[in-house]
Amino acid sequence: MSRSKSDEAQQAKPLSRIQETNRKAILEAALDVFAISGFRGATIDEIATKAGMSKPNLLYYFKSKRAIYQQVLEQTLSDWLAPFAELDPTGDPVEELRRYITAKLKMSEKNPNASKLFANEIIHGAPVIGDFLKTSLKTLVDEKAKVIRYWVGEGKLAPVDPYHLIFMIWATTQHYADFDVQIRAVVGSQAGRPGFADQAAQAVLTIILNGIRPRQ
Amino acid sequence: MSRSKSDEAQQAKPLSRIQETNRKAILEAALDVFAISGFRGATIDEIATKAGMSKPNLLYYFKSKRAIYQQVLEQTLSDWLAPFAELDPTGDPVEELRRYITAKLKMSEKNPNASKLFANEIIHGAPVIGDFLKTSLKTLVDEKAKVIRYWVGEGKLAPVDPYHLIFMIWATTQHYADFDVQIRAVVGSQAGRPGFADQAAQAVLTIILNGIRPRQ
DNA sequence: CATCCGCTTGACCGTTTGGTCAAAACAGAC
DNA sequence: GTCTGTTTTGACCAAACGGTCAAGCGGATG
Repeated sequence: MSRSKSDEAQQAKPLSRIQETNRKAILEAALDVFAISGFRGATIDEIATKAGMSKPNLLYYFKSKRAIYQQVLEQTLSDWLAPFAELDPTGDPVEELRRYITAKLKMSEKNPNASKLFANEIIHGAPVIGDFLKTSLKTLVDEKAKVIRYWVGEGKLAPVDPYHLIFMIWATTQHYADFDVQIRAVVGSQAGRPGFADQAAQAVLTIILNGIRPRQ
Repeated sequence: MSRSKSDEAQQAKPLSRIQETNRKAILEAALDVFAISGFRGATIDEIATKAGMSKPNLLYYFKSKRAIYQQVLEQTLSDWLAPFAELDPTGDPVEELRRYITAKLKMSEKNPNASKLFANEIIHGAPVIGDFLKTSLKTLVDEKAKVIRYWVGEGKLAPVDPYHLIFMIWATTQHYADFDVQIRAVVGSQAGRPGFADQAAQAVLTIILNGIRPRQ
């Protein structure tokens, strides 16, 4: 992942202090706005106001709405996939998956907007990260699927299709971020209480881990 | 659910043949467009064109974009929840849940746009169906949670929080509709093959049902 | 043929919004 | 203070879009 000199839109010029803080403020504001309103629903004006500057000023730092979106999406993606990449073939399968699921749930709790941003992009057909999904992500998933298949072969996991197991983990963990409004509506005031996230984690871990633990 | 005479926006006037077909065409087109583009992203023009009529003509049948959205959302919701309401307390728990999950997966496969429409609405904060979630849906879920808790009490299911089990089933089944683009990107050409949906169903059922089957 | 009424449409309007631009404000170097 | 490059902004533009309206169309009824 070395940054070649022809890396698009990234001149060697070092960012000034003021540029750095402003770009950061914009990206943070953009994450919130894009997550809640989607790409089409978000307006540059709203992002600018939330970032504490005027619209033309924002466009001085990013040349278009799409450019902001792309940047914040890319930045989010690597954070998002980091714990997945860390699944360790030499570790204990159940423990490895427990760690991964726990990490993912914690991320959904701490930064639900990142999850919503991603969900929005996918639901709308992944116009921006479609290529990434078909190349980098696919490669990564294929690799981890092999690991899971190996674990199954060793008898350390019940026989289960690795891809669908991965999808299931993604679905379940992200659900708590993407559908938080529905969850809050259904369980009422309980959702705010401090223990709720732990309770969710315990339930999810119980079902999935029991579901894939080898039985004899 | 009897339709009172003061039922909003629903006069007693019977719909003519042409009205019926046109309204149906509009709602079908609207489902597609809203699911892919979201509420803000969808345009009346696109819906009208897809329904085979002009924009003013569409607005002759529905008084606003929001009215179409509301209608198609409501219509979708009842279909969507029907199999959930049919969970039978007197049946065998594992078989009941198998039936429910299978039905839900089939719906996601047959009508992914309905799922995407719903997902979009929730992610954006459920501005239209927020009240419904907090009243009707909550009541229904509370009721079914009691059923699951009863099953657990009878020793017919492993001890598991009913709400989180329900969320997990929703998350997993809807994932195959909402995130189909990502799934297709990751598994490649396999996703198109006829057996893929069955394979997914088998994996999901295996994990969840093994996860909640009583162990001793 | 004339009338009526449900259906359809082209033309139009006001608002929102992404994006531009030229000029002003500012900051630092000398 | 002056000069130079960076940052900020008010004013503006063109396109897209939701929605309106008055006029046209067409088939059933008399």
